[in-house]
Amino acid sequence: MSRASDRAYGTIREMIMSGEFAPGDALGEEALAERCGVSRTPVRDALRRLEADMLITRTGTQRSFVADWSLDDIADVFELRAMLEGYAAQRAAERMDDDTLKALRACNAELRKAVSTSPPNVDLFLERNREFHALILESAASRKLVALLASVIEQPVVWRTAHHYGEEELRRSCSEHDEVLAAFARRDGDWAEAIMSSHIRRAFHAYADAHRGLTAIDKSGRMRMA
Amino acid sequence: MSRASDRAYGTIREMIMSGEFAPGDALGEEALAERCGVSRTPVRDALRRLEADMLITRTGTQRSFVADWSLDDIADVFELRAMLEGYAAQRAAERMDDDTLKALRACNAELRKAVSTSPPNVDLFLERNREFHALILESAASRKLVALLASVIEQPVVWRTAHHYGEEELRRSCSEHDEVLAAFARRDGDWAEAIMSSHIRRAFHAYADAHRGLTAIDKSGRMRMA
DNA sequence: GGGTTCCATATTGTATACAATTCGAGTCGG
DNA sequence: CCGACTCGAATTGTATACAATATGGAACCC
Repeated sequence: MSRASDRAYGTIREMIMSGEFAPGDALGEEALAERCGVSRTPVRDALRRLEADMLITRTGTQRSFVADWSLDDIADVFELRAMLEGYAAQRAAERMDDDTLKALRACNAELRKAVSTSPPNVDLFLERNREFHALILESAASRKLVALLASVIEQPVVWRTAHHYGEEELRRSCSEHDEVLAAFARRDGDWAEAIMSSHIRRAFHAYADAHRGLTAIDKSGRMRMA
Repeated sequence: MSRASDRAYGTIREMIMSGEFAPGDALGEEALAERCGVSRTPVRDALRRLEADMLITRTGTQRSFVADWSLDDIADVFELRAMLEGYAAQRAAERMDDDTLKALRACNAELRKAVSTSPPNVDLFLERNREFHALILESAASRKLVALLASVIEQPVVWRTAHHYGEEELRRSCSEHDEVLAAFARRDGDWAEAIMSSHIRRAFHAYADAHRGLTAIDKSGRMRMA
């Protein structure tokens, strides 16, 4: 898309992701426009996209605020992701061709490489991991599924805390990917669905455990994301 | 939201739904603005929303076209809807309170009333049916699920063809709703999920059968929506 | 003190003008 | 006849000005 609108989107998104804006903070169009060096018009576009991403919420009068997520909300998103990615894996298994399978194997090999160093290269891991899941999603061949998962997959919270994964968790992820590949090789949709769903669920609990250790949860059940 | 932007959204949506614009038609902002009696600014807002609804698609250079749906695409959407509504029903069953259950029973009673006349009052049926499913979705208490289902639930194709349901299908829908309610009354999440999922799947096949009888499918596998 | 009304201010909605880009027809050369 | 190129027309992107509306606090009444 266009330059200014994209820059606004990226800039605001980054500010939210990095925690520069805390959940609940008000986001005025004028202020954002100045901060991004563009006019309000592309900012409004960006805000619409960010709303779709659920990174911001809007009041009845269209005022924007940084979304805040309760632990329940986060669990919720992971649950949906587990379901949708499981479904994607099932469809992918039924449609898998040998070329894609080879590509997935290569991708997971690189994942292993990222983990084998010490300390592990987490950024590379995340990039390859994203690629792995993207390949599967593509193989699922469902336009709507792509749209749904896109809105669920890149959540701010998850993104920021992936760095807290331990080496053991990273390694286990690779093993689970292997099992997904085995299911693909046998075109076993149910197996692929089950293992993928469980893969995502484990990721959530790893996240929740790590996060519980790092941040306090106040009496209302909300946790600080910053 | 604001008046002009809403009017643009509603007007364009209606034009697509009614078939005034055929799938594949180009939608210029200027032309739409004039047709809606507003300027391009609110039209651009509306187009963004319609894109999220997947009622229109956009090229790499942001030109807009009325989306066209293959039979596979439609099957796809129903499959996702079956999964998501099944999940919603499961969560709803686990959280169901007596007041909501009573409201659902009343709602289904009205559904029956809409069917009992001859000819059946299809508009009333659709309205109450929407209410029934909305109540369940609300009880599921998942913000993200609401967002996902919203983008899947009101598809143009489905909406327009619901009128083709036969009296027998309408009656069966009520019975299936009864079974969902029975599952709710027992707080049996798995049962609720299974019956709801099957409810949606049956709706799809009823739609597909009715539609196959009414419209031709050309050699590319695409079907006319108008 | 608690609540209400009112108004200045801030914020969002819309229209319009203009810049940047894209599309496609027509042309030229092979 | 086909393909690459060019340029005018059409379309989208952005900035800005102004209108409409919401917000928050001060003044006010009970």
